[in-house]
Amino acid sequence: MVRPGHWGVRARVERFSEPALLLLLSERPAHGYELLDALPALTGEARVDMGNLYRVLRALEEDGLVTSRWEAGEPGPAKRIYELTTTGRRLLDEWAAALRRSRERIDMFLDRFEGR
Amino acid sequence: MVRPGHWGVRARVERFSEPALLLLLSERPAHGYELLDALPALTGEARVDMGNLYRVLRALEEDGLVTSRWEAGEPGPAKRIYELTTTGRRLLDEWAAALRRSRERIDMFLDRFEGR
DNA sequence: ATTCTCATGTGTGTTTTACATATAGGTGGA
DNA sequence: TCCACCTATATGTAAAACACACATGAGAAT
Repeated sequence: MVRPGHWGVRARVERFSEPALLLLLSERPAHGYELLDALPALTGEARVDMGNLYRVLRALEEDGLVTSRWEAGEPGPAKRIYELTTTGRRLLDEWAAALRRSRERIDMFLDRFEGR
Repeated sequence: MVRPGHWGVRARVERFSEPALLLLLSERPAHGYELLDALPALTGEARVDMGNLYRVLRALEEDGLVTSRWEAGEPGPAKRIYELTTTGRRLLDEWAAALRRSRERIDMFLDRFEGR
């Protein structure tokens, strides 16, 4: 931490792109570029870094949370389609629970901030 | 990001110790060790690393967000007492606003997760 | 031909967090 | 007296998370 409060304060949730990816994939299988497009709607302003997105997707696959296959026969560049596994679905549930706890902590903070 | 989802999912807010410190100091001046003790109540399970805490405090001071003085005449080791400045108070306000936005994003995520 | 979008990736630096250790005053007990 | 322990402040460094830059290639449009 070089100079706290020096750059804009954003209060982002750590690794939020991970649950966001899992949630999108829980709705339907998709490829990376598609997810990159859909992520900002979920994460707010926070755009996900392209490079890191693909790394996260492969890491998720290594952990058996998603599976992938190359989409054949379509026009344009080849697409790697990702699909959520049941393990991945369980991790998404864990993230949701953790986010609820996180929200409670934020509420506590704001309540105390507002002087109650 | 080495292996996402491999360790416990905690959904922490980035640099949350910073607004927590500012909030505590907005209530009353305090020294580092005292803040270290009071922080877990604000941040939930997240304990703040001692070493980093003192670094954050000095960084906050460099930015003019807090001031410090050595407490004289007390028994025990010398204490450096920190106090919030008006600039620091403004940063706390910014953090509160950012945390409200963060909470909204979490709400949106959870709403979508719950299938609405 | 070259420019553009779609699509998947690697390389590397910066920021943030975690873990370990150092120093020192004071207290209580063997 | 020596030792363990608590208070208090601080540095060193590794690991994790994030940001920025660039590489590669298919296909479509100009």
